[in-house]
Order: sequence, then structure tokens, then C-alpha cells
Amino acid sequence: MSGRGRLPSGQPTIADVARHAGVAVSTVSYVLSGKRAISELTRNRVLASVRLLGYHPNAGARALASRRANVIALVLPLRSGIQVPVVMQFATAVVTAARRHDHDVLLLTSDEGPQGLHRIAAGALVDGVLVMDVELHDVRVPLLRELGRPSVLIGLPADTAGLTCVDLDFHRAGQVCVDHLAGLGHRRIALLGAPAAVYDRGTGFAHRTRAGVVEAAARHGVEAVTLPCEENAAQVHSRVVELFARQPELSGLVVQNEAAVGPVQAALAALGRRVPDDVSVVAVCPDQFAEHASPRLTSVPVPAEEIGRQAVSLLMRKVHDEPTPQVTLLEPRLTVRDSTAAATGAPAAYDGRAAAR
Amino acid sequence: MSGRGRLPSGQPTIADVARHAGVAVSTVSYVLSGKRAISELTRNRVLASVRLLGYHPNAGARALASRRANVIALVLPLRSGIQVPVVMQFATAVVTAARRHDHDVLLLTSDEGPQGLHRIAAGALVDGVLVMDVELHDVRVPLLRELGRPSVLIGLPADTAGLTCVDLDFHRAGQVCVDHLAGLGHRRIALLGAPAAVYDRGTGFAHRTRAGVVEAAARHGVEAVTLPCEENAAQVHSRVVELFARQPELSGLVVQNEAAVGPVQAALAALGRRVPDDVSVVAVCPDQFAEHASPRLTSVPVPAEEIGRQAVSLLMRKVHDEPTPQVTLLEPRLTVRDSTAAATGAPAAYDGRAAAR
DNA sequence: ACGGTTTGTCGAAGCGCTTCGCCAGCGTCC
DNA sequence: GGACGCTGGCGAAGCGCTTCGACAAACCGT
Repeated sequence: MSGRGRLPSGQPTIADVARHAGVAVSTVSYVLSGKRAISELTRNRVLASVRLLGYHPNAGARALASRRANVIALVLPLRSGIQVPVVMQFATAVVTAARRHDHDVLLLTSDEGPQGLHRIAAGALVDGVLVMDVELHDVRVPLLRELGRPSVLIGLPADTAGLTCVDLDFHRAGQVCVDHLAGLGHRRIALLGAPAAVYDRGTGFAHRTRAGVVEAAARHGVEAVTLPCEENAAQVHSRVVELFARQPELSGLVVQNEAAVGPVQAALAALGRRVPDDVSVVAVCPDQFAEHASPRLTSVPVPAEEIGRQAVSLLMRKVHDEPTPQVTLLEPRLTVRDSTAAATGAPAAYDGRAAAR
Repeated sequence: MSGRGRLPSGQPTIADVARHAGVAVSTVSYVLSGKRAISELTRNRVLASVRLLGYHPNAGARALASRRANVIALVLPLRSGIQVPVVMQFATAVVTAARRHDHDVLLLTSDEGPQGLHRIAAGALVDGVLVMDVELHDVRVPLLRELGRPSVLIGLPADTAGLTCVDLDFHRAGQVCVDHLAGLGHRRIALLGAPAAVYDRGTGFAHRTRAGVVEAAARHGVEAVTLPCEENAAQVHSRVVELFARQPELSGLVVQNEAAVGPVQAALAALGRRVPDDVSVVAVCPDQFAEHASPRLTSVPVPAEEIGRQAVSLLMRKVHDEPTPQVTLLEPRLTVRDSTAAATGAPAAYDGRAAAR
């Protein structure tokens, strides 16, 4: 009967909808996109047909004709020293946010490297790119600059000219941790950071946190030691031992390595140092971790959710050719839980209930 | 000069390549796809032009014309009780494997639910779907059956008719753990499993492991207790206490909850039970975890890498209309490390060196 | 009542690619 | 030496959608 039937897959096409509703193909398109005024009557008829036939526009055809794939790429790191749960939170936040902008997410891993990015962008498979785990001197940065496709970085490279970046203000985060410990009267503190490899390859957040810690310590006249820290229990243990060897009076610890949080607590326990009675611990880690530890950890959470949302939102602005700020830094906030208390000599009320001394 | 120039994006089209190489558009297409014989001479000329112009086929156009998107969807869970690092390993394995088949991966989260699947499949955005974290009576299973698009499940639903599923043989995994403990002479053992919520919603792997443990214990005439286990340190501690209250002579522990592994060790230490001297521990968890624990854990690793590869490979077969087995179960293998030793009374040589008693 | 808008709809021209059918040239086989 | 089959290449017809220009019809002010 009709010129074109349904697809072999059984999916109806826009032509089927148009025929069913008794209108032109273009009218259906305009109803669906809202790019031209359509009368209430026609719109309803079309929408009814769409629902009845179970029509879903063909993504390829749409992308071809409109030059918009409605897909963004998310480049995730998968190498050592990355904080898996945080990455996962990012990913889900990004997917959720993207869906709210009617986009899907294509998953790339860093190890495809620059040519992966190039392939995706050149093939018009995606409208924009979101890159995580950016290094200070990342090889992908120049590529992104010249790629001619919208991109947003999660993390800060050394030179942000011509880019759009979002991140937690890790410098402030380091400061905030030290401020908290110093405020409780701790005079000798330490930072147990990311694995050495992470510093070595110039990952921004690790360096920035360390700088924040050092700076705030100096400001408060507090002695601070900083050490990288691997993720296995034995290594963590020896790091902690090393720390107390260097500085026996250590009473405040900042831990920026979610995988090390548990082992650190175990190591302290093994050394007979109670938390928070003898040592106060502040972690930079996802809230979930801090909540599940025992005692519950005072922490500066990494707002993966929020960063992911912001990143998508910025990327969408770029896709639509709207201006965006070059750098967006989120303010860290510290949540006090049960792992920090006033330094020895001052009254401690560390579990929320007033402890009758 | 020419009918069509480059795209506004600056990307050359197949027409540009054809013109540059002095051949027809279709010839370029055939060179690139290899679907028809092309002379050595022509092929080389075309390939040279492709490289010179930096040509990348437009994904949308290709998908439209060929009815192949060269993209697969990966549906990841993001709810409580999932084992984040394992999921991440799956994801990266899937991406890597997909790339080897010249496909990209679209990331979906479970919380978009069935209609997410429907949208993706109906819009022809993807050629096939990979679903993780399948429940015994998963709502998505009927949908997948009728979707008319290739799909592969990672995990086993109750009824696998008409599906393609891959998973570790968790039933065997449970058995293997018990076999190992029983072989070392342990007569009273326990399984600390996934969080209760995971059992409640009928997640296959948890039930299957438990069944395997129970069955093997019965076969060996060993007493076995099984308990679900949450992921926070305090809860784990009380579970462990509960276990020893029920069964003071407990000397073998199977732990299937990577987040609980650390806390379990801490709890045992706190109770004064040494591993492996007093209690042997076997974990079902990623190798990385087992290696990083202290003592290093005897474990049955979840071969995320391998499962991911298999899943992609099966999906590709389905995409190409080749037959696939309904269920593929991977054989578990147990790696002996430092957390298991012969039961008290038998000579222990738990760290590999003969321990002169 | 008449030009001038505005509003709502249509038709058609692509978007860049794949694929089918066709054909020119050339070696092969009785 | 003519029918035949290969090989290698060409041209054109779509794939399903968006978008542009055109154009009736309805509405406006005067």
C-alpha cells in the first residue's frame, strides 16, 4: 500500500508516523523538535500516533541530518592509583546529568590515548568530550585544544588557557583540613597522600592538596610532614611507622587516599594509638567511606556528584556555543565526625556526647 | 571546483577521498570495508589519500546506511551493595574488548530502567546490549527477550531460556573455598556474604555462592554457618562477634564481600584471633584486594577481565547472527596465599616456609 | 476591501555513507 | 574465435531524518 513500510527491525519510521497522523514528514519532525510552531490539534494527533506506533527516532539518521549525535564521550582513567569509587561516582553522575540534557554517554578509557579521542571526535560520534584524571602536563590537552570539539576537563592541567575545567578546590581542601586540626590544638601533623606514582606523573589534585596543607601549616605555625602512600596494608603500616619515627609527637593526620583509610586505622590501632584520643584523623575521601569507617571519619568529601553535574552542564553550554568560565573550582566543606578531637591537654568531646572527664 | 567541499567541521568526507585518489566513492568504501576485491594499486592509492587527508568516516552516516552503529550498550548497576572495583574492572575490560571488535561502548546506568534500554535499542543507537548485575527475576529479562536486539547478560537470572549469559561459576566457587578449608582440616566454618539487601533482591551470585558453600560443607561433613554482611566496619565487627558466639570453635571463614575484607581482618585482630594461626580466611574478591591485604589473602578471584572479554565476544557473535551457548560459566580457581593454614592440631606451614613448630 | 503579516503546513533537497546492479576489459576453454 | 566467467571499478539509489523555502489561509490595521 504505502511507499515505505516499517524497518526490517520492526521499528516504525517518521514516515509511518506521518502517514498514520495524516501529515507531512516535516510536520512530525517539527512537532518532535519544537523548532516551529505547530497547532495544538496537529501536535496532539502526531503525538498520539507517535505513542501508538511506539516511534523512536533513528539515532544515526538524526545525527547525520542534524550534525548532532546527542552523545558525549567520557574518558575515564583506569590506571593505578586512581580512586575507583570516586571515579564510579563521577561516571554515574555524568550519565545521569547527560540524560537530563537528552544526551547519552560513550565510555572511553584513557589507554586508548589521544588517537581514541581523535577517532571519536573526527567521526562525529560525539558532540563533546569530558576528560577525567587530567595531569599537569597532559598530552591530551594540546589535542583537545585543536580538536575543534567542545571539551571539559575534570581536574586542572598546568596551563588552562583556552580550556574549560572543573574540580574541587583541593588547595583549599588541604588548608581546611589543617585549619581544623590546628584549631583543635594539634601542633604536629602529617599528610598521607596518594601513591608516589600519582605525584610523579603530575596529577593536579595530589599536588594541590599537598601545597594547601603545607601552606596552611606554615600559616598556623604547625609542623607538617607529607608523605606519599601506597594502597596495600603492609606499605601503609610501614608509612605510619615511619611517620611516628620522624615525629613521635604527631597528633594530627590528613589522609588523602581512600584505599589507605582502612589500613591507616588498623596501623594506628596496632601501634596502640587511639583515634581520636591520641591521634586525630581527617580524610579527603567520599562520604560513604568516611561513614563506614570506625570511628566515623571527619572528612572533606570529594563531591563527585556535583562535579559531574557541573562538568556536563558546562559541556552542554559549549556544545550550544555559549561562553563558559575557564576554571570552576568547587569550595570544599569539612564534615566533623568522630575521628578528630582536641589535642591532649584540652577537653575532648569527640563522640558528640560530652565526655565527663 | 568540486561538487562538495569539506565539512564545516573541516573533516574530509568520503567524496573528498575519492576525488583525491581519482576513484569513485564506492571504491573508497570497498577499500575501507574490504567487502569487495580491489586491486593492490587502487587500494594503496586510496589508503594514501585517506591518511593524507586524515579521513575518518562519519559515524552517523555509516550507521544509517549500514544499519550498524558499531556501538554496544553497557548497563552498569549503581546501587548499594555492588562491588565497585569489580564493576569498574568489568567496564574497562568491556571497553577494551569492544574496541578490538571495532565497537565503542555506550554507558547506561540501571536506574534508567527498562525504558532506557528500550530507547537505546529502538533508536538503533547500539547494535547490542550488555547487562550487568542481573537479578534472579529481573524485570529487564522479558524486555530483552522481546527487544529483538542482541544482548548478553553478565550474571544468571532464574530462567535463562532464550538468553545468553556469562558468569563465574559461583556455585563452584563456594565449593572450592570449602574444599580448601576442609582439606586443611577445618571442621567448623562460616560464610560472611554480601549485604542482606543483595540476597533480598535475588542477586544470583550471592545465592549461588551460598548454595555452593552449604552443599560442599554437607559433602565434607563440615558445619557451616552463613550470614549476610554489611559493608561498614562496625557492622562487620558485630557480625564476626555474632559468628563466634554461635560457634566458638569456628576456624574457617569464607568472605564474599570485598568491602568487608579489611574490616573482617580488623575484627578478628580485635578479638585476638590470629590469621591464619587461629582462623583461616578465604575471600571471593578481586586479586588486587587479596594481594593488598595483610596477610595476603587466599582467594577465589572474580575474573572480571575474562568475563568482560567473553561477554563482548558472545555479543559480537549475536550481532553477526552466529549461534551462542545459552549459559557460559567460568571455572573458578583458588589462589593460595597467606591467610589459610592447616587447622590446629595439624602441622601448619602457612606462609610457604616450613614452620618448625 | 486591500496590502501586509503571521501562522501552520508541506515538499524537497540534502546529510555522508553502503550496497546493489551493471559493465568494460581480459583471460579461458572448447 | 566466440561464448563464458572473472576481476575491478563505476553510478545511483537509498538509509531516516532535519531544515529551508514556499505558500495557502487566517488575521491585522486602516
